[in-house]
This record gives sequence, C-alpha cells and structure tokens, in this order.
Amino acid sequence: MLDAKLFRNEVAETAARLAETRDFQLDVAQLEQLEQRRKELQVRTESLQAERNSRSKAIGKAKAQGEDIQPLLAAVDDLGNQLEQAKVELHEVQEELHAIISGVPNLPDASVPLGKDEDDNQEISRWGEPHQFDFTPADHVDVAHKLANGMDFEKGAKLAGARFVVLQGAIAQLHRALAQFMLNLHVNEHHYTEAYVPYLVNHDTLYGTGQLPKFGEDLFHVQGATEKQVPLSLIPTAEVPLTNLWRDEIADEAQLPLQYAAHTPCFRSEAGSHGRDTRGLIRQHQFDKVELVWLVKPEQSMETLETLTQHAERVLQLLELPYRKVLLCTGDMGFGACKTYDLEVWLPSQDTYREISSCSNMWDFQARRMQARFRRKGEKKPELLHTLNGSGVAVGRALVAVLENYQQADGSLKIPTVLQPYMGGKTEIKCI
RNA sequence: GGUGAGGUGGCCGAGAGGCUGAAGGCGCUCCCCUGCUAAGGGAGUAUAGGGUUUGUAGCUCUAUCGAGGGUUCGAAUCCCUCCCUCACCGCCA
Repeated sequence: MLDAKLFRNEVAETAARLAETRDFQLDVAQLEQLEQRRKELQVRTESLQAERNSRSKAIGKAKAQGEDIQPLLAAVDDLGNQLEQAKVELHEVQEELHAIISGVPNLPDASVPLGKDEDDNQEISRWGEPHQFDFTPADHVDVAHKLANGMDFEKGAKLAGARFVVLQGAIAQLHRALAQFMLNLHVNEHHYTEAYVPYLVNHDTLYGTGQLPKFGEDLFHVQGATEKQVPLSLIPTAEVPLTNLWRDEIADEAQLPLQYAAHTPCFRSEAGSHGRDTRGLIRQHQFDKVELVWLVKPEQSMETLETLTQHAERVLQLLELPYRKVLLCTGDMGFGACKTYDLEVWLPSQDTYREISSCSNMWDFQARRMQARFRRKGEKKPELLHTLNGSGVAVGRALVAVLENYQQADGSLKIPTVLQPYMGGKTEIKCI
C-alpha cells in the first residue's frame, strides 16, 4: 500500500506516475470526491463523539451529586441517532477509499527501466557458458523418465489432478538434496535464521504481503470442517509467513537487519495460465522453494536487494548452472515490488533461459499494510521497515535445470559436486 | 473433543457501568543529590487517525483494555459470537 498522503496531497502526480510506469489508471476525480466526503464525515463524526463524551461526563457528575438528570438526558436524545448515521456513512466512504488504495500497485524505483512487458526487461549479466551437447539434449521429463521413471505425472494426476507430480527414487532424493543444499548454504554461510512456518495462513497475513484482496484467485483456499472456523489459504510462497512474522510489531533498531530462510512447499492455483507450460515440472500447483526474506532499515533496502540477489546467484554458481540476471521493467514487476531482479537458468531443451528466482525490494509497501515497524535508538516515533524477498531458489525448477544440464549421452545423470554429499557420495544416477 | 481459568500499556498487575488512556510496581529516558560502588529525590515514558499548519513542531479532537457485534446518555467493566493462551481429562503423528 502506498502512503495515503500521496492520495491526499499529490493525487495528480501519483496518478501520472502510476499510469506511466504501471499502466494503472487511477480515477482521480472519484478519489478526490471520496476524500472530500471522508474529511467532512470524519470531522462531523468526531465532533459528535466529542459532544457525546462531554455530555455523558456531565450526566455522570450531576448524578453523583444527586441532581435531576432527566433534562440532561433529554438534551442528548437525538445525538445518538445523528452519531450513528454519521458513523455508518463515514465507514462506507472509508471502505470505498480503502478498497481503491489497497488495489494500487507499488511505485517503481527510479532505476527501473520503463517498459510494458518482459520484452522490455534489461539483461544485467550472464554467468556460465551453456554446455554444448554432442547429442540432442532431452527435456527434463524425458531425462527423468529414463532414470527409473523418477517423475510420474500420471500418478500425480491420479492422486490430485493436473499440474501435480510424484517424484520417486533418485529423483526424489535429488529434489531433497537440492533443498537441503540451498537451505544449508543460506543458513550457514549467508547467516539467515532458519524458520519453519505454517503452510496455511489467515487472511490478515495474506493481506499483509499483498495477496489479498486483489489476487485471491491465485491461491488455494481452505475452509475448515465447521463453518465457524476462520478461512485459511495455502501459502503461494514462504514470503507470506516469513514477512508477516513482523506484522503489528515494532523492532528495536539493534535487532536489524532481520533475515530469514525457509524451505516450504508453495501452492498456486495458476488460474489464468491454462495451456502455459503444461508439460513437465515448470508450472505446478505445488512446488518447493527455499525463500529468503529480509526486514531492514529504509536506507539499507537497495543495497540489501543486491546482497539478496547475490545469495540466490550463489546457489546457481555452486550448482554450476548457467544463468542470466535480468532487471524487470516497470510493467513486468509484481504488484508490491519497487525493484525486481529475476534469475533465469539455462534450459538446453528449450534453448533459452527460464526464471528460477525472483528477488524483490518491496520498499515500505508491505510494511505499511502490515504495520511492521522499527524504532531508531533515541527516537520516539516508529518508522516503517522495508521488506525484501527472493527465491533462493525454486527447488522444482532447480531440479529441472540439473536434469537438463547434467544429462549424459547414455541417459544417465551426473550429480553436481555440491550435491554429492547429500546423495550418499554418489557421482551419477544411472539410467535403467 | 470435554471441563475450568484467563487475555488490560515495553513487562508485571489493579480496576468490575461515569471523575480511568487506564492505580501501583518493574524497566527505560532526563534532571537533582551523593567523593567510588550501592542507594535516594523529582519529572517523563503507548499507538493510529483527523482538524489546524509551510511543517514528521505545537495545539486540539477521535479511536484503541484479544476481535467483532449488542445494551446504555455513557462500557476495560454488562450481554452475544468468535479467536487465542494456560491447566486437567480424552484422542492422536
């Protein structure tokens, strides 16, 4: 959520920036009108409340002194109704305003290139050379198939439906090895606090990171057995629980920066992506991810984005997977981000780079929604934190990348050196 | 799942329809006193929003005692629903 002051004092400028960068049309006239109504109603409501309070106090005093309070009660008679009505109207206007404002995306940082979609993204760097195969590289589905049928989409479909998978044997083990390796790297070498978090979260939590109210259809929602139970949703990323650890909290400056890492499954309904990446592991309803989250002082957030991204890059470097780093343009960034780097890993079967990590600085956008704050030493007023998150990295897609980049002519798979300790020292997975 | 007890400021803990944004204590900040250490005295110490304003200063108003509704001129206090915590019992990985 953007600062409400931007909508009060600089509506026109804000609308122009949103239109330019986000192709987002802010209805300025409507907003101004609502804002004016809000002001009137709030002033009216609060002065009525003030009057009621002082009159009630007077009644209390009169009563204590044994005076007749009937006339005082009569004088206050109509006040209740007026107040009631003003409150209802104020509430309506505030709801309307809130609905509009909470649906406005974050403003991009000045360093972000203007653009419409992914074609306008800016490549920052490349790492590693795509391996030259002396045979036609198979895609990960075929590679896995030859390895003891380690990736079974039919079983996944039988158990749950389309976009689910069952991994077995060495492939399942490799999947686990990847997650373990990543989490260990971040916790042991990059000093993240390891966290185990709920995979189901409530709506307040989802609102905090920006999934609600706008993106509810991207999630799986779970209704408890009884109607009274609060509705929960499966997390689409561990960013949600990790960032919300500090919802409605005020950190001491000395506690900062806070950095968390978690390995969790992620659940996405992928509504609206019918027909995209239907083959293979690329786009599933359920996938694992190691997520990195930072909460920092505002003046540190931009340099933290670089650090965070490097941590994700390190995973790919150690796995010796070629990748490129891309700075997303304004039009391709997520709702709450002010600056995002994507890491795209080389997939030989597709002869292209595919997203495997996305690292974003959310500025104070989520923190404002969450009221996640900190207090500087010696200062009275708490300030909003800045939040950042990044995948470090997506486990399923990392598995895809390893399968495709490490495949051998005979159908067997070399195991990346850094994963070998997690695979019982094995150096390859033989085909059957 | 059952029964019982609770959820009050940074923390502990009173209050049980009006003068309570909330006693008292602890902690913290500032000042004073004390030749060290210890102790003592005084003042201050929530958050959000609105109005005023060039102002994140000041002044002022409003809201907040787990959440949401209700009763009332007036609710931390009474009623209802939900959430959470603790204890014991049952069940369970």
